[in-house]
Amino acid sequence: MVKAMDRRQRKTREAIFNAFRELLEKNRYENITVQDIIDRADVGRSTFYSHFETKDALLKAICSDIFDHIFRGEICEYPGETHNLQEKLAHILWHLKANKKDIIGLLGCESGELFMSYIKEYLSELFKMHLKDFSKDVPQDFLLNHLVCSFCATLKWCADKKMNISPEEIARDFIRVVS
Amino acid sequence: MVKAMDRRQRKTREAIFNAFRELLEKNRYENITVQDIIDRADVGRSTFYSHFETKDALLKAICSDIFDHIFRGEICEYPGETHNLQEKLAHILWHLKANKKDIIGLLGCESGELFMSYIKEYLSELFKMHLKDFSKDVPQDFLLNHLVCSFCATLKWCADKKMNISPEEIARDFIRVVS
DNA sequence: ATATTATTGAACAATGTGTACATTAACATA
DNA sequence: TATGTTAATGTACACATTGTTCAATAATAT
Repeated sequence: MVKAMDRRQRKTREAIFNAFRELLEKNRYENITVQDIIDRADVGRSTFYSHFETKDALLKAICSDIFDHIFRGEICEYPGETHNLQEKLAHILWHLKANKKDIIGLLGCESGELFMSYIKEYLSELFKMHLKDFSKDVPQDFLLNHLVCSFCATLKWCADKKMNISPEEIARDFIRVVS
Repeated sequence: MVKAMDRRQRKTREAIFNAFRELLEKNRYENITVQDIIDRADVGRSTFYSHFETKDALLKAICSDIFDHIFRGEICEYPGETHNLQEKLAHILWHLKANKKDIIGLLGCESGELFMSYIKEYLSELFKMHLKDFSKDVPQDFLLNHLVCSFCATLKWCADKKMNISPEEIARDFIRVVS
C-alpha cells in the first residue's frame, strides 16, 4: 500500500545519504554542517529541508536504515545455523564486518551514540533470552546492563580496529570473559 | 612559584564554572551556548573569552579540575585501608558518590564522554596492575578493554541511578561478573 | 499533452561565535 | 593615600549556520 517514491525523490535521498556517510568517515557528526552535506550531495538547501526536518532527523533516518539492513535484512545470510549465544554474537559481528564501510563511520567516532542505542536495544533482547546461561549471583538488571554495555564496548573496539577481526574469536573471547 | 590569582579572576572563573555545572544538570553539553553560560554567570562576553578560548576549553578545564579533586585529592580520605581490586573499585565509587552533584551532571548525559575519558585512563592503569587476578584465556588487550569499558558502564549506570547505590555492593557485583 | 510534484536558487530573519577596543573598576604596592 | 597594573565591561562588528519562504523551472506520471 506504500506508494513508490518518485525517482527524483529517491535520487535526492540517496545523494544526501551518500554524502552524509562519506562525510561521517572523516568528520565527527557535530562538525558536519547542512551546508557540507548539500554541497557534497549537490542538492539545493530547500530540497534538503523538504526531505529532513533537521540534521538530527537525517542521522536518525540513516541509522534506522542501516540497522534494518544489517539486523533484519541480511542477518539470515550467515553461513550455518545459529543456536547458542556465542554463535549469535559471532553472527552479529560477521554482519557488521560485512558492512564495515558503513559501520566504521557510524561506530568509530562519537557520532555513534545514536546508532549504538539501536544496537543496544537489540542486544538487550538477545541477552535477556540467555540470562539463564549466566549463573552469577548478582541482580539481573545489573548483569544485563553489564553484558549489553561490554559487548557494545567490544563492537567499538572492533570498529577501531577497522573490523579486521575474526568474529568467531571475538565472540569466543567475550563469552570466556563473562562466563 | 605559581602566582596567586587575582581575586577578580578567581571569582569570575568560579562564576563561570558554577554556571556551567548548573546548566549541565539540565541540558546536554551541545545545547548549552556561551550566551547561556555568561547570562547565568553574569559576566561579560569578552570576559568569558579572556578566560577560555572556547566552550570546549571550558569543558576540558572543568573536567580536569573535578578529576583532580576526586581522584588525586580526597581519594585518601576513604575510611579504612585499601588493598585488593574490589576494595579499590568500591573506593572509587565511594568518592564519586560523595561528589554526586558534580558527577551526575558530567556522567549522566552524553556530555560525559570527555570526563569519562579521564576516568578511563585512570582505570586502565588500575586494571593493568591487577590483570594477573583474572586467569582468563583471552588476549590481554581485549581483557583490559573489557574491564575498563564495563566498569565505566557501571559508573554510568550508577550515575543514572543518581548515585543512590552501595559502593561496596556494586564493586562486589562487578568483580563477581568478571571473575 | 497536461496536470502534478520535486527541485532550484535566492533572499530572509534569527541565532550563535569569536574579536576588538575604549572605558571603568578593582587590585597590589610603596 | 596615591599610583601603576590588571581585569571586567559593554558595545559593536564580521562571520557562519540554521531553517523558512516563494516564485520559476524541470521531471514525472497518467
